[in-house]
Amino acid sequence: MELYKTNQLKIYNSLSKSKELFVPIVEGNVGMYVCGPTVYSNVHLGNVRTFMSFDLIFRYLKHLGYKVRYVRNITDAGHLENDADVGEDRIAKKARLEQIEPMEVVQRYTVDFHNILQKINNLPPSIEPTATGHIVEQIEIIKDILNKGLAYEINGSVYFDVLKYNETEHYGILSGRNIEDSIHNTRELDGQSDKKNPQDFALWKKAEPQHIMRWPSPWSDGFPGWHLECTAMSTKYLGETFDIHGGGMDLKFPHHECEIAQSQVKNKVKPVNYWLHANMLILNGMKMAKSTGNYILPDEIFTGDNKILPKAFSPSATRFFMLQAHYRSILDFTSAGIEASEKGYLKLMEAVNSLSKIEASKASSIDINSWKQKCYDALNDDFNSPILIANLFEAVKYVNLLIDKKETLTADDLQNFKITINAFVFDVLGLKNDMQEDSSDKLSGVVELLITMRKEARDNKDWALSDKIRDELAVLGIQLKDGKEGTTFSVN
RNA sequence: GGCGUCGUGGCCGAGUGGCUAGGCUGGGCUCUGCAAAAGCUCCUACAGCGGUUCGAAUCCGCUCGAUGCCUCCA
Repeated sequence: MELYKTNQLKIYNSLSKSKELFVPIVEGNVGMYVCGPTVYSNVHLGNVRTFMSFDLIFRYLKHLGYKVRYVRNITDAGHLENDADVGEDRIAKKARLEQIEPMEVVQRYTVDFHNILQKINNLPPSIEPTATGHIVEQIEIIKDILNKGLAYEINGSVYFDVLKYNETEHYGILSGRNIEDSIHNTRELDGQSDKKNPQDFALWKKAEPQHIMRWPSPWSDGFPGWHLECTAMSTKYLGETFDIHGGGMDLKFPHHECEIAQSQVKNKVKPVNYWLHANMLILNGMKMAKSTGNYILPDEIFTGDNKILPKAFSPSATRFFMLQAHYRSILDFTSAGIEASEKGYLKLMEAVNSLSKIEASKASSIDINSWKQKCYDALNDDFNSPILIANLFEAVKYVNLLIDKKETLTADDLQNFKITINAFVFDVLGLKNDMQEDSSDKLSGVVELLITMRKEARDNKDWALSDKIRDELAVLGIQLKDGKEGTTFSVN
């Protein structure tokens, strides 16, 4: 029987601001849409955190036995530099600066994006559609909204009429805003605008003559507004109403608010049942920003080539660091923080590697099922990975006690224990075992030989020789561990 | 200015109206030839001030502080 039938998954819904029992529209199936990156520069660590958070959610839903269709777009056009009629999207701007074709920019940073997410061990989404591949769909939606009288055309551009929409619907339902407030509090924007009201947002923008990325439409040669692509693609692949929509906290307003408005007008139904928002990653207590230099790229962490960290940290250690915080909490990336996480991660992996050393007994002194239930309870409570990890460290202690024969498990319980640990560590948390790669048979044969020689030296009280073996192996990154049942080793 | 979020022990980070988070670090003990590893154990907590309550770090109010959005942003 599928696990979802016995697990009560609760999800925090940004729309209701409360945890709700998760019930998908179609039993056993989940449709999930997550706003992807704008591919105009390298992904930074904050992006990675968001996508990793939704990777955890994707993985757990799959683990529970759901058939998940996970759609995450690539924004490769139509993303306005700002909303004040500058008339140039950021992809095109970057292309001009670098003297290359816009699609070359898109290609370069899409590849970078995929590389980083692969290193961090994110699963690829089920569908990864691009904005430029869905221009036709977007134009159709604009036509529909125009026909319904909730958009207007001015000088070849089309804008969504937020005030009119607000007469019958609540624009601000997700972000907790009232349109009346924002009318009085909108800051002055530079440049002139065709918009009737500052709150209105672009559905279609007429391209200036020098603008390279352009498509024909009934209104002008131009490009779609940013908010529209997500509506077009989520509707196309997941339906008019789907289960989960995710994205970074900063997209709540205006992006997701605009999506809701567009969908409500087009389809007359609420587009999403559960809105999920991942919180921000900050660096040394401050917002990450290129302009201030408070900034680090994922690859700079993996290579150690940066001014913030004393050494390199593996993608797995980085992932583990981020999983130790809940996805809805702000996470502060610091050198001390990731160093502590790396040690914990290595400790966890060492325990996983030691599972094979446990021998079964006739009786169990540990209640594995109740421990296992605590792991599920953690994730069922709005994907609480920090609590899951705390429970996994409980398991680490069990592993060490079992190896020392201070606790016992029956063969069945032991099997259950191993399967559960592996499932949570590798399938759900998506960690990779950095400690396994070097443990080839040949290497372990050599180390075992040295361990035997050291034991002989110790038996002869030749401490100089035994310490020499131990210390020089340590220099090579091989640590010897003397236990009651003899000496074992681990490779770093 | 408006709308939010948050303020937990040396650090990072969970959580709950009364009962252990967990990791890292530091101290002690056991084990050990010595160490390491492992196990056991200890320490300074819930920004401040009021209020609700038998009882609040957990609910409410105010103050202070941090941070996000309001303009592209994961």
